[in-house]
Amino acid sequence: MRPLVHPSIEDITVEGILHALSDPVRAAIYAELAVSSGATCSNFLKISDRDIPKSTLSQHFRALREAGLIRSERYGVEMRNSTRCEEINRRFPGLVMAIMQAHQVQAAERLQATKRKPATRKKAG
Amino acid sequence: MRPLVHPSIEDITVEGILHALSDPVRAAIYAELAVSSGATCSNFLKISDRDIPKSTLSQHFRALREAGLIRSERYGVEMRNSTRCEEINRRFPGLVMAIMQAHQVQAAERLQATKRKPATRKKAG
DNA sequence: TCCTGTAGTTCGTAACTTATGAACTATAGA
DNA sequence: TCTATAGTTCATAAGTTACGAACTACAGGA
Repeated sequence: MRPLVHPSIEDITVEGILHALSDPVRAAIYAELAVSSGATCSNFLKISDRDIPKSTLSQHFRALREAGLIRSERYGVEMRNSTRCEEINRRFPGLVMAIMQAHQVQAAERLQATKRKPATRKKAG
Repeated sequence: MRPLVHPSIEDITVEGILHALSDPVRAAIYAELAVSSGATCSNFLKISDRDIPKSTLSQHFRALREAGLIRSERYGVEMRNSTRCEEINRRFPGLVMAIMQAHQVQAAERLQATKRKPATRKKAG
């Protein structure tokens, strides 16, 4: 098993951060880690009623880690993950916070929309 | 030729914005449009010493447009583009500004690095 | 030491996305 | 109409992502 890759702070790129957080599953994982540091990979096998296969989850964690957004450490059989938000915020002030806030705005809007018409799932046309 | 697609403000997603701006060419185009509204597609055939084929450019403009980041209008033979930053900022306050600022921080750092060792082009290892 | 269970990774491949040259449409002006 | 300019679309090659199956890694027994 190859060792975990954590880029040093100066190797983290804006492109990498945006790409990593442009995926809704990864954004949800990151948001959760921001409030519950130390969560493991398998804490996310279900994300908002959706089952995520563990191989897929593992890839998502790798993407977040290699973008520099999270730090993963092995404790016995499991991996504890935490965000690197302080470091990143020092280098790119306000970036990650603005992204997470925007995701929250959108989540709140979607919740409202679901309340208004519960049984419909809309498709872009 | 199919008509230009501009999503309405409520159909713009955070994922879409992040994905669109996670590409360095598109981020550069957007940054330039933010200061010089009305620029055309072929104003960008060269981006920081790199030649971009016009079919590729056309796709990048489409990506920005369909993510809701820019508005394109035909004037005679050319397309004038402008950002939709005010609308977006109303819905996702601070998001686009934070991203552009982060891109600027990174560009400034890269300029510094180039000055220090001019002939080297580094590769991630 | 071996067995079993749990946590996560890697591999192979199918599905999707992106980049680009060639051929096209659209418009302006002579 | 002819020519030039601006941009789009198409076909396809190259790259990326998702996920099941098979794997590694570790802990706690027996």
